[in-house]
Amino acid sequence: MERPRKYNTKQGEAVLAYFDDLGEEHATAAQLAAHFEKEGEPIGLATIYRHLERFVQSGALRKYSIDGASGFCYQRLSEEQECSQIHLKCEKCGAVLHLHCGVLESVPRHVFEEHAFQINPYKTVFYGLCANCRE
Amino acid sequence: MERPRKYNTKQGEAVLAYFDDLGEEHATAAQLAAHFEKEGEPIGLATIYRHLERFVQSGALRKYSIDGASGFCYQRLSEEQECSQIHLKCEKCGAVLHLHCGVLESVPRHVFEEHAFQINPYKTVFYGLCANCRE
DNA sequence: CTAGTTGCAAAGAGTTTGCATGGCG
DNA sequence: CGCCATGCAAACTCTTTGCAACTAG
Repeated sequence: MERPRKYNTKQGEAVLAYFDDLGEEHATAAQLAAHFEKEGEPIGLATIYRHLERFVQSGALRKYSIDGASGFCYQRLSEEQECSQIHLKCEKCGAVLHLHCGVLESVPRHVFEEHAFQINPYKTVFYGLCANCRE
Repeated sequence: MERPRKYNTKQGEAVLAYFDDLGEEHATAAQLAAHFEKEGEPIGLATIYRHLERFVQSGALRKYSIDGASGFCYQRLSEEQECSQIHLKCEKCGAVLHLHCGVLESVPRHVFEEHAFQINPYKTVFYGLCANCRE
């Protein structure tokens, strides 16, 4: 396990800045390394992994994997994504959709009242394919 | 479903039989290897991976990974699980509820038609607390 | 100056492939 | 018997760790 972050280094800031630019997109460690290399400011893979791990533990990033694919994906976590409603997550591109929809928002209440099942909105996610990835 | 498999071998049958016993539980390649070793009928890891891959392609198994964990998990797909309905799983007792409910069954279609998101019913599960565990 | 951080290289963990042998049909 | 399947080991991919050099505070 890594220690907490004490110093601000340009490498750490570059990693987080990259995810800020990505928005809801995800990236892999290898993609980060390739990006920084192309920018003329290469960062060692080990350093990238160390920063990713720290940001995951501090809550700034989320680490997950896509079915059938090898390697991990990392994605910036914004406060908006942490709210208590059910999300749709694309299994291919990793995007998390945040719908404001009366039908979906009524599902937890329906399930509770009619089926005596209390849904945990933090853990419940609809997996599938978003419009872009379905093509 | 087709079977790329030409011969019936005891190894292939043992792999599938193991998943039949598991029910909805998942297992990793390493767990299979350990299991067969303990049974006194060890199967090579490479052979296990080859069978897993075939069963995935024939539709008998599902391959996926768990967020943050390394390695793949495999799970038996039964006909019951292949129906296009979403399940409720209790986070406490692990029970999986198969509700026949018009509201829930209409959710995937609604999400697809109104939000252009194609839900994957194999992976999508509502997590929460069932009536018994809620008390 | 001191302790946290970096980068390289080497080690690990998990999965896939090459090849000679064994076994189903 | 002809092939496919098996098992071993080596190759691969992705991630983590050891360690000396470096640098932020």
